[in-house]
Amino acid sequence: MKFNSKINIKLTQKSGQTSQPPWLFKDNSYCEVVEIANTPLLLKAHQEDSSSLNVEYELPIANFDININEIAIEKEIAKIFDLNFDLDKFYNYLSEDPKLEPAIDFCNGLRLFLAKDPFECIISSIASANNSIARWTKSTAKIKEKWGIATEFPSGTFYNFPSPKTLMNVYEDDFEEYEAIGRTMELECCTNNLKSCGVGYRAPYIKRTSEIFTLEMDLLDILNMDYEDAYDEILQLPGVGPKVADCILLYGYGFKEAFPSDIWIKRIISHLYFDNKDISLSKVREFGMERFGDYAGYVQLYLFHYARKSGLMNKIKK
DNA sequence: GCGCAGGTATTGA
DNA sequence: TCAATACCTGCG
Repeated sequence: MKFNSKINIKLTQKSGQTSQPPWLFKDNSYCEVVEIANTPLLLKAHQEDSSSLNVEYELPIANFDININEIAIEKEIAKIFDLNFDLDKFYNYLSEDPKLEPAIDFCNGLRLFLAKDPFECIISSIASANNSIARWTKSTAKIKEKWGIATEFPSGTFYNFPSPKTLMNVYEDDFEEYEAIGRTMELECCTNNLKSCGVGYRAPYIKRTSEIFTLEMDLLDILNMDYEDAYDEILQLPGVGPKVADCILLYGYGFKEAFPSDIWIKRIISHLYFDNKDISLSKVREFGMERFGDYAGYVQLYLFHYARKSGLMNKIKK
């Protein structure tokens, strides 16, 4: 199926959004399993030109004869890559502000990469705190491969992200695993635990958050809240502070009025709007939401990429 | 070898 | 409310 929207799929995949790790690049396509109408499908997204996106899908080998409503698939793809967002209108908006205008060329075709599974986004966002993009994306991928459910497709085996219930019961570290299996393996060989995914001290946060979404909170309830209530709710989770909460709301649930404020955003906002004066992260967040309104999330996404790739930040990096 | 990663939790004024 | 500090760990 073909989508006639301007997008740069590679940029959207590689821009380091916390929603999920980049999809596997294979056969010149970005591939990932996505659950649609309770059936796992393998989506394969590729593009020939910047003004459209082509997506093929594969059925699981085990249910090859199943009948899937293609409209539902199209809707899901449009949602994940935010294809109904009017980029030209957004670029007009950016061009009205000389501070933002340069970001257009750096980020042309960059779209929100919305989580296919909000829980995956929550865990990957927690893993991203005080961490490098390379490391948390690897961690999230490892969690999938260790505890996700495998589905066989003609193009290979793919794993979904485990459920909160599954993740709340995994071992936290090698020692806990070692004791639990009655020391029947060498300690060094115990890798069926969270810390072996490289999440470090965030392991207990991840387990506790999984428990909360199993026993106390419903992932989908967040969707029915307004932004402020959702923010307060998500902020309760362990390992979730202001920045991670906004990432979850933006990339996991599509609240575009969120303005995740991290060190990069702080530096560039300070540089562009506050004459390089040092301002607190909470002021940056307030400023972003106030000034950019419903575009706050997109402006954050564009400024973050612009800040890292333009070389501007090397200059103003304290 | 050493410092840094898209911050958060904790503590103490 | 706000500043100071510790924190897993892989990569440069």
